Amino acid sequence: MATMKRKATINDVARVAGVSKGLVSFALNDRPGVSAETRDRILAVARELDYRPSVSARSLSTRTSYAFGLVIARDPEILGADPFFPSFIAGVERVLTTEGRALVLSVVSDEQHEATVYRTLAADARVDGVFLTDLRHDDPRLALLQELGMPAVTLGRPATSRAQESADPSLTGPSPFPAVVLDDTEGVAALAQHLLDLGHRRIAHVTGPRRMQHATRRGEAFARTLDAAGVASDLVLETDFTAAAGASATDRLLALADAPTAIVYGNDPMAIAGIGIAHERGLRVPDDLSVAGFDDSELARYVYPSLTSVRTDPLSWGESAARMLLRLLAEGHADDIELEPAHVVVRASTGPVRTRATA
Amino acid sequence: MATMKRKATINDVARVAGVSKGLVSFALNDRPGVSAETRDRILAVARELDYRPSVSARSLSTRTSYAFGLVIARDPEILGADPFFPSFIAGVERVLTTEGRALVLSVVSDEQHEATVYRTLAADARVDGVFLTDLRHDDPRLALLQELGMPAVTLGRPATSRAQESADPSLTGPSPFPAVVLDDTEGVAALAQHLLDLGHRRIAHVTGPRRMQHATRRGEAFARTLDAAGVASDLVLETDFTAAAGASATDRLLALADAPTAIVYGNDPMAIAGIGIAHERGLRVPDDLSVAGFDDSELARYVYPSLTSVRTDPLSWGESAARMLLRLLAEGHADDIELEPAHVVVRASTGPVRTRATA
DNA sequence: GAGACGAACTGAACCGGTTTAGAACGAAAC
DNA sequence: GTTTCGTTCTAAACCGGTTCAGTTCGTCTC
Repeated sequence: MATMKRKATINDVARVAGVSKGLVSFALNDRPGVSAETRDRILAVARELDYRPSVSARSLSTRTSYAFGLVIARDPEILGADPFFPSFIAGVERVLTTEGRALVLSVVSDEQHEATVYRTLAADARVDGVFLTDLRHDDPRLALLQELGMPAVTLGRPATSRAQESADPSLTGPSPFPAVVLDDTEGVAALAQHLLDLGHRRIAHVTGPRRMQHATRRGEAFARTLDAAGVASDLVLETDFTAAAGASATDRLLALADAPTAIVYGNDPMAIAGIGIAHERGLRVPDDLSVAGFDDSELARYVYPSLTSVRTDPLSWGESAARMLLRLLAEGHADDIELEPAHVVVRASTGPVRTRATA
Repeated sequence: MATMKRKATINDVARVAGVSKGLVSFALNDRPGVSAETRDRILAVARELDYRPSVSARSLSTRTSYAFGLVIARDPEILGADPFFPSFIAGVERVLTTEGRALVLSVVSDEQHEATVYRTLAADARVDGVFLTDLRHDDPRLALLQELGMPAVTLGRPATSRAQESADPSLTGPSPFPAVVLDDTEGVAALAQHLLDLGHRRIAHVTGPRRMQHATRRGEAFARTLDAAGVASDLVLETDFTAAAGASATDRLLALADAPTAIVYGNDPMAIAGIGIAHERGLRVPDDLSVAGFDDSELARYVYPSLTSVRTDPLSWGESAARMLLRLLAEGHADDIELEPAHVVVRASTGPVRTRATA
């Protein structure tokens, strides 16, 4: 078209509708004090002019950015191997786009830098709230976000730590933020039981970083199940979630005098790397070694042998978290949500224990 | 502290420094018309008050959002398996955080929805520019972004298509946007040559979607190398980049009467799935079948057998793209950048061809 | 010494919304 | 018929920056 039409502003709508711009604002925001007739006229004009309120103008006067933030503190390498975040983000996005909000993403490699990012996000009022993932023990972000007055939703309910219990009573008690909870202990326990049922009595656990709550929570669920069966639960190796670490942990485990007959990993990439190491050492999976992962990434189904894993649903986790954050901002509070718990997906990488020929 | 100190505004700075707020603005933005002495005083006061300009206020008056956008149109499943984006984003972030800009991310599952997202981003002035990844043939986004007047940087130089050449001359010619180019044809050609050198004469190519420029570009480089050696280059299967598609393509290839002795895949997850299928069919890699991937994800080194792949550098791709977009906005134009080309990383999944025992 | 000029600075408009104080007006109350 | 009240609406302030027209003042020119 020849005439470059500028974006219509609230003034244009007011002029055409023959009212003051204040009234247009009222009408558009569904606030009382506007007659039904006038409201309809204003809405009609707005539609006619294809009016869309300016986000920046609105942000300035309401001190609201209409955006949510997600700060991920992980090494890009690990991030790339882990299918969780892309799916989680897709779920978040699915909700936000329909609500006219945007997602501001920050990837920082070290946790030191993390606080700066949150502070900047808050100081610049870039976001109205954030998603807190990868909860850590005594997570400094909880206090930081409270200090900044930044609304947040946590993925999983932060465990009250020893440190918090003994410290300032005002800090004790439930989390200051609502949580979207996806119980993964059930799935982990079921996985442990599955291995026990297969006859395994020497089972190792290659976990993620101990400072992450989900790592220890799963570790405990795992150990509990083994203990209940009278099986030792001491074979635990901590890693940083990289395939490299998974491989190295596997190497160490298989070099032991009483090497495990089954290894459970904190994520799928490590498990896949573990299978690789087993093969390299001439072991067959699952005949000589059972292997299981966590997250049930797409690849799990297609590696050889196909990988037993624990399935979570990051997509609906993202959806729920986004909806919860919206509710928190709209109503000032939100109740915790429990999602469908994780469950085991048994595939070919786990099988009955066999006494080694060489044993 | 007891006194809740509100954020300092430009008015506070002006008042304390004893000047008008206009002058403060000039001083802070390094514009002429401020004496050195006054400038120093203003800057000192600003630092003293811990003044940070309000992004929303600035956005409103400058019509600039100080944010860049990345719209990814991929199924979350594929996204999760593909290590490219997390690394790319980390690279982008590395540059943006030091520049006080944010990254607005959008994940859409279908390409239909894509245009809406770009239009919304533009209409709401959420971002000042965008990164264009996964360039397609006759990519509708190029025209769309031009129409929207949205600055952009492309990953890879868009190939001038047949359609464009024959159409409106104004559309022909070089891309309207600067590009960060990472030549992957060289690496693909080297990979093909590597397989030829190993004696393979029946080599298949499992590519990504044909509508993606990088898929066809690599396909051509691959075919050219085979053709030059007098080897047939007709074994090409198109997939959607999922491990599932990689597995199914492998199944079909290995069922052929004259099955390939080597298969090259468009990404690592497909290649890993391919190895799985080969194993399932009782073939050994690389003895019976050589396999190679693309992207050289972390996992490639740790699967069994370790995967020959082509290494790109998404992290520095992200850094360069971010810097280029900044320059484009600051100076109105930016020259294309050529990054270090991709190169083959030979591992254990490719080996000399062996005539099959059953052949 | 008058005029021109440039540097330093001020005041106000402006970006496009929201919000509040208060005006106008009709209806109900007494 | 006046007072009171509630509804509908307007005008203007406000959010916190940028920008532009114009004022002030010192210096240079002839």
